[in-house]
Amino acid sequence: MEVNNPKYEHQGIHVIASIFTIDKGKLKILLVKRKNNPYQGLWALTGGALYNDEDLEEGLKREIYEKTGLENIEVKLANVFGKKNRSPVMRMVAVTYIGIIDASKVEIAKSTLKTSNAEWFSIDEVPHLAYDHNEIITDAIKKLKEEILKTDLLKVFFPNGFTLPELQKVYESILEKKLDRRNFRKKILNMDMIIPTEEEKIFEGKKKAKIYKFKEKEE
Amino acid sequence: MEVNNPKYEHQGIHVIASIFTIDKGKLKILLVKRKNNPYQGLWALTGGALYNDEDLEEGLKREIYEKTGLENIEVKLANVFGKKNRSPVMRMVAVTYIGIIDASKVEIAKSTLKTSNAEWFSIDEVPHLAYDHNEIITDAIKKLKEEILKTDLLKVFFPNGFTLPELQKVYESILEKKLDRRNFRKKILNMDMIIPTEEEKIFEGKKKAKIYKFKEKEE
DNA sequence: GCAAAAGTGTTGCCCCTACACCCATGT
DNA sequence: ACATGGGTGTAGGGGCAACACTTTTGC
Repeated sequence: MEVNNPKYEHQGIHVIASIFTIDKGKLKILLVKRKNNPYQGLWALTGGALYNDEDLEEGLKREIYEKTGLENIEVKLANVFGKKNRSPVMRMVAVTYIGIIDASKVEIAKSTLKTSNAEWFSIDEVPHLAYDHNEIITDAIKKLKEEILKTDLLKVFFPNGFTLPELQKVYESILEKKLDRRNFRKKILNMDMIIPTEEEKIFEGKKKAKIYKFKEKEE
Repeated sequence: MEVNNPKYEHQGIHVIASIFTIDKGKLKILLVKRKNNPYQGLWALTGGALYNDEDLEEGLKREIYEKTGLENIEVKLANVFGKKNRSPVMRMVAVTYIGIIDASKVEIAKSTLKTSNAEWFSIDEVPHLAYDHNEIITDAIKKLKEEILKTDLLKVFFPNGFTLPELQKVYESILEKKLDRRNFRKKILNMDMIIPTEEEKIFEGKKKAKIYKFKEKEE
């Protein structure tokens, strides 16, 4: 393999995260406004060019940190986007990830070296974005909906436990549909992902509800 | 983005295919022997560096053609491998695919510009390979097993129709386990993927079996 | 007539969906 | 007492796994 072969010189890898949260029952996604070219002034997903000395997730986490100040975000691989003209600067292949955080527990840097703003956008109000990021988000939302039905992604919202009605609200926000209370309980309890505690609390109603916790993951 | 930034200069994308076949009831994978460095003389999966003017699958198909002479192979995205040291030459991220063909219907080029040999290896006799290709194969086999249960990947074996016992043998070879005849028929017929014809033929036994065809895919 | 393969049905289990009533509490 | 939300059970459908006998035909 020849390092300077013009056929594959000037290629790079984008690592890109679709970071979601729930805000007042709405699924939102974190976007940053680009300070530099290409696509200066446009909103975009967090992410950027992978460095040579980083593994993929490592580079992604650095990019997330650099563009938002966020740390310790768990992400899951989503997809690959590699159309030959997806970047105007050079040939870039994007490896995309999804993540979800509790926006109320973190501070997002509004301005960084490379960004002039950062906002949570409702997923039905996403503007025209840099690169192919609109397409990446559409795919990421689909992945997110699948993922929450299989994994404990949503535990980030409940470090101190949760009631089932509380958890159900989050599921409903992401899936964008109402779920049957009885069926939801059965499904979740069957997933072997959460365990009841002895405590109870009041969520929205007047009646106490049992508090559950996500199981610690064993390796 | 600066094209010559040393932090992400000299990166590239590998497009890599795990191409399978079934030979005498055994799942086999196509490997080629590398003529050049790195990993000169080692066996490897088909694939190579993506060019700037190609989409991912396009580059993959060129690579498959260059290294085996094979054309018109349908592939499905499998995964991404991006550990920072996975290539000794420069920073490469691999986008991997799976495909399956009927080896008895094609001619594999034993020697090309870049390869000195090409062979089908039983998946339990795969030698130590170039790069991280052993790991890629392990993942690809898992993906293949999932994929044949959801798609019509196996139609390549039966351009002229097939009997159910015949198809079942192929499934059993790939899944590496025996299937119940009755359950297999029900499952396959329920998938809405195949249709019966009026013809019958003898497969292994003495009794005629009905011939089915894969449905043409409508878009 | 027997060996070898093709064809066929039923049952139980699990998961999913749909759906209605009682309970506890704060006002 | 009533409004609000928490908690519960049942029945039907679909997919999956387990399991045995009859049919055809070549020898």
